[in-house]
Amino acid sequence: MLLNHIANYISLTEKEQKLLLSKTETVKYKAKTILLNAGEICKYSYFVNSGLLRSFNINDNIVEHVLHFACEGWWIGDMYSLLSQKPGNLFIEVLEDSEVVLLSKDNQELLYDEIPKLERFFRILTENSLVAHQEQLMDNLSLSAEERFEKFYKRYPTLIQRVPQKQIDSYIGVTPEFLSKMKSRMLKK
Amino acid sequence: MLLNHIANYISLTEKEQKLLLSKTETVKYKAKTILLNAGEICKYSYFVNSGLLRSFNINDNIVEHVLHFACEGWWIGDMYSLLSQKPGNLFIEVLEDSEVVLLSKDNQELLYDEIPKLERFFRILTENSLVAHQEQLMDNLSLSAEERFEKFYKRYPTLIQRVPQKQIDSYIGVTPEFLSKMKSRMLKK
DNA sequence: CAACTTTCTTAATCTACATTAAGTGCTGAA
DNA sequence: TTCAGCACTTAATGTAGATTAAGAAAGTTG
Repeated sequence: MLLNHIANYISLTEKEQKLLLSKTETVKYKAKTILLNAGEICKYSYFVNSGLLRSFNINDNIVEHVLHFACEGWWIGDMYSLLSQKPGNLFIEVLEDSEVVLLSKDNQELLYDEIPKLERFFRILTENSLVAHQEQLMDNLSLSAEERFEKFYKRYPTLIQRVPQKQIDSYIGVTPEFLSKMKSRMLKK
Repeated sequence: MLLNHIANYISLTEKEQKLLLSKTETVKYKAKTILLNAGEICKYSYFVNSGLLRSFNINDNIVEHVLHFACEGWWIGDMYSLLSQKPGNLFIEVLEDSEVVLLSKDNQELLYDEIPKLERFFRILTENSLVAHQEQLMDNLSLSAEERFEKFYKRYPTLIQRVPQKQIDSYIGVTPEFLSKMKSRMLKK
């Protein structure tokens, strides 16, 4: 869970670990719970101990677009809203019954001062996330829908089992009908 | 330049400012200089004092895709390669005669230890960049080419003047022909 | 379990954008 | 000054992927 995850990047003393945990809250949620609605201000970073969450927005009150899936060991949140403390336009939804660690923005900043090493931890985390986003941007510019699907399939084979197809097509940016067509095309090979 | 830019986020003592500058190198480049080739390992973060740079990749040795423009007061680099110290696939090119501050990865990490506040500075910088990338990802999923062009036009009006059109269409993800068509369509209104 | 809702599939048609091709204007080197 | 080369435009044609529609599976609820 959280401490193991952090230990991959920096080492904390036992005391620091306790302090950190005392500033978080661990909660279990049922599938389909909405943790954040568009228009609200995001108060927490969410770390997934177990289960599966997603963030998405809704376009013109009609079309959903998935920005991010987060399963065990991943963080999720509405970064824009969290940082600016303005209303965001992301929803955060629990897809499977999950255990989630909540870290409020205030506590996060408090921890930066108490345990400066955490500043490094989150910097590295953000850097890695940025690299992933840059790659995805370039992929969206240069790859076809079929290539994006294959890449997703190879990179997150477990997600394919766990997530409804309609959310995968919304993530890679095609309609359900087209994803369905691609799938049957690929199976014929 | 660099120190003013940093002062927007954290405050450094005079001594720290001097130390910081002593670990950087300021260089003037002519337009069309290539600072980094795909396949090379990125050694520096580049801060633009004046002028204009871009990062891009080349797909199958044919099609260019612009990831990022950087003018006065912006950073640029190949984040993936810089962090992993593996060969990247971005080019970095000088578009206008420019003055650029080079900060090597080694010196950057050295500075993190000497001036821990810088850790915060770069964390915030990376966070902001991440937010921008997330927005762009959602835009690519949900907006039409025309809407992306309008958005670019409103957000970076000065860039439109300074950058050849072919690089703008490569940035928003359309062919030069289509951008040309969109432009004339929009002028008719 | 039946009735309902939601997800997934198949197929016909449609459109935003790509591709190809040809032409215009500018810029810069010999 | 001329010619080669690059950036940009216009127009015809082509295609990846969207839209619409309708039925089949699967999940949900009383």
